[in-house]
Amino acid sequence: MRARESVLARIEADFKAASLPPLGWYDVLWELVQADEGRLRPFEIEARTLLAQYNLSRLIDRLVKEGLVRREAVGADGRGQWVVVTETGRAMRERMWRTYGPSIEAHVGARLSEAEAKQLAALLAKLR
Amino acid sequence: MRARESVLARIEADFKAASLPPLGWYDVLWELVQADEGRLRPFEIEARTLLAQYNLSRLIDRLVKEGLVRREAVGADGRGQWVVVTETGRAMRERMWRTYGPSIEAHVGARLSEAEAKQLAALLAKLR
DNA sequence: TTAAAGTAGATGCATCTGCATGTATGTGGG
DNA sequence: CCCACATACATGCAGATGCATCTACTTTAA
Repeated sequence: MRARESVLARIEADFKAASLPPLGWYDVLWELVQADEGRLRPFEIEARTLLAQYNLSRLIDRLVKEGLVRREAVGADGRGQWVVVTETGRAMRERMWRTYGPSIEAHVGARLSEAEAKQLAALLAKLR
Repeated sequence: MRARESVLARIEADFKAASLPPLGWYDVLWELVQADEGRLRPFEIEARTLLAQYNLSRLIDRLVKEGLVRREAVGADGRGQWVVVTETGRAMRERMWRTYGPSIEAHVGARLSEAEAKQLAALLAKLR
C-alpha cells in the first residue's frame, strides 16, 4: 500500500507538471486503442480496468466531453453502446505515454533490476 | 496497481460486511495506539500514513465526531495540537482488527508463503 | 525588536467517488 | 406468448478528495 502510494504520487506529480489529464484516463484510452476497431463495450472496459460501473459511466462522460472518445449505439443489444476512441483520443494517449513511460522508468524501472521486476510481477500476480 | 485494487476490494468488502468504518481510519488509530501516551501531532500522523494534510485534517474531524479521538492543545507550540485516542477509539481499533487481521490473512497471507511474503516486502521497499 | 519567512493546521470550492436506485432492454421457463 | 428475473448503463445524493488559500503562531536575522 505504501509503495503504491509513493510511486503513484511521483507519477502523478510528473503528470501535473506536464499538464496532463488524470492518470486514470490513460488506462481506458489504452484498452480502447488495443481493442479491435478501437472500441469496447463499457462492461468490457470495466472488467479490464477494475473501474466500478458508476465510475466508468461518468469517466466516459468526461472523455466524451473532451472529445477523446465517442459513444455509438450497438445494433445487437439495445441496452448497450460502443465506446470508440477518436483520433484526438489516440493522440492524447500517445502524448500521455511520452510522460508516463519515462515516469514509470524513473520511479519503478530504475529501482529494480530486470530479474527483480519479474519477481515482483510474479508475486503480485498471486494476489489477484 | 491491479493487485492492490483486488486485495483492497476484498478487504473493504469484509469491512462492509462487518459494518465497520472506512479502512483508512484504522491506520490513524493504529499509529495513535502505538505512540507514546496514545497521542501524536497531526503532522506526525501525516508523515507516518502518507495522508495529505488537508485529508488528515478532515479525517480527524470525523474521528472526533465519532468520539474515537480528541484534540488537545499543546503547550509548547501554539500552532499545534495533540490528537489523542480515546478509550472508545482503542476499542474500535481492536474491533476493526478482529476483521482486518483475518481478512489480511485470507486475501494476502493465504496466497503467499512466508518466504514469498518477505521477498515481496523487500521488493516493494525498494519503491518507496 | 521587529519584519520577513516558515510551519501547523483549517477551509471554500470544484470535482470525484460510493451507494442505492432508476430506466431500458434482453432472456428463459412455464 | 409473457412475466419474472437478469443485464447494461445512468443518475441523485451524500460524503471524500485535490487544490489553493487562509489564519494563526514561531523562528530567523538584521
